Amino acid sequence: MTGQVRTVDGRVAGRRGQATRQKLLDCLSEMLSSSPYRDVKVIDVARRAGTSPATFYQYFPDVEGAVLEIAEAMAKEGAGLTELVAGRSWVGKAGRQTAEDLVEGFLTFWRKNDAILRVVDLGAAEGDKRFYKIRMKILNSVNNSLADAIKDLQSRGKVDKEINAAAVAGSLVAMLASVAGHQKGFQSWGVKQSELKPSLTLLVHLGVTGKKPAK
Amino acid sequence: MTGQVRTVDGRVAGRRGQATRQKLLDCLSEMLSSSPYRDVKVIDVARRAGTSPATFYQYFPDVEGAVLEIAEAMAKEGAGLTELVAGRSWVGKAGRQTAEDLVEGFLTFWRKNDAILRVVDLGAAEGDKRFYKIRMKILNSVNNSLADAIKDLQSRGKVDKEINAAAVAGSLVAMLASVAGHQKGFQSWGVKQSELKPSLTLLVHLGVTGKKPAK
DNA sequence: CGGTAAGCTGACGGCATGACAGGACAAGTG
DNA sequence: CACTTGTCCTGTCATGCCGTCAGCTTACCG
Repeated sequence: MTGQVRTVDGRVAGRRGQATRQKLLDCLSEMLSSSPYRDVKVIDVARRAGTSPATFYQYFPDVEGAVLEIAEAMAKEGAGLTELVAGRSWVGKAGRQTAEDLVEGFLTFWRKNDAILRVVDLGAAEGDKRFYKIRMKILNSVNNSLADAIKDLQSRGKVDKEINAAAVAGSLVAMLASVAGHQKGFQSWGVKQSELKPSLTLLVHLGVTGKKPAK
Repeated sequence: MTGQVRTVDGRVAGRRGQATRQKLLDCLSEMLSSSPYRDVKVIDVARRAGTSPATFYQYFPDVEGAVLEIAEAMAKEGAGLTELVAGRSWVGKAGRQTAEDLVEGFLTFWRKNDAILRVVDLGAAEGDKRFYKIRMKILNSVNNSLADAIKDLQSRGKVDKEINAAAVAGSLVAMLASVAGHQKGFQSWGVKQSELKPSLTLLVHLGVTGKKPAK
């Protein structure tokens, strides 16, 4: 329980304050979508929100702090990605469908939140634990479910026991995240969106089960 | 041939000038390793290089411009990654070795250049074509070779023809790049470095050939 | 209506940016 | 050795953003 929203100087934010705060977050979000992270300035965010820089600093310690806030909200939503994998079958036609749904859901989520996810990715890669934790929170939901699926298949003798479930699951999730983040990039390789999904589906299915998906 | 190195105002740089320029690039590199990209300031780079900000601006239009320079140099080196795949066998024991070498070489390269690669990745994800091109230059060398290998296997009937070679190769390369960039991150999932490589090797081999690698 | 706390902003010192002109320096020339 | 030439570096300056504070306005409550 975080309890109440507070300003930097300790006051509790009322209805109006929370609205302003939210507006700043929204404007920052838009800003991140339209200009490089490095060039996002407090003054621009404030201007766009129709307020002053001083107001921004009343609610957030700095740009990074506000970004963390946005990311946290997104992570909460992203935890729902678990359902794409948890409790689903990896056998036969159903297995193919599971892989397909996972890829589809993942790409959609990533595209929807690409701007903020870019920044989270950078922060995590730079070693910032706070960003790191958020990235984990999102990927973990899928990663753990995938690892469980692999372990389950292992216990039933359908997959080599010497395989490290967590490592394979993590690599697959990293693949999904990376491809999702550079979706546009694939076009330069002459790969269209529509061709990307089947390939990812194939790789995910192969990675989890060791076998090609059923038609 | 770019010909001569030039300053921002058009003069050709002599020996001393090039040394200063290089020193600035080196210091910027160190800076990127030790502090977040967003916080790297021209004045800090200049101070570290024992010179003044004005000197920096004589050789580079801004921080981004200098970063591009460093990235370009790295890309040249990275083009050598082709040799990890080109002309190598994907059959039997040799195939396993190919996958292993590819993973090893890739991870090593990435770790060596992680700071600059982070920035390139961000720039590319943000849609900056210049960064994009550099990222391509590095990944292309591996990607094309991988795609060729898959096509070759397809033509010999060893892999399904309906698979899109470029898409699969691209996804595998993206996976390698992403895992390499978040190597530390896997530790939080309880995955050690030593366990990561076999898993990646497995996935790469599976992706290319559709079969598990031979022991 | 007066008190209190929330909400906002103008203004300010500090620092980074980016441009310029001019000084320092090395190398070649007579 | 003085002089010239072209490279190289820096002092300085206008501009603009950062981050903070005091103080003003607004909303709520008894």
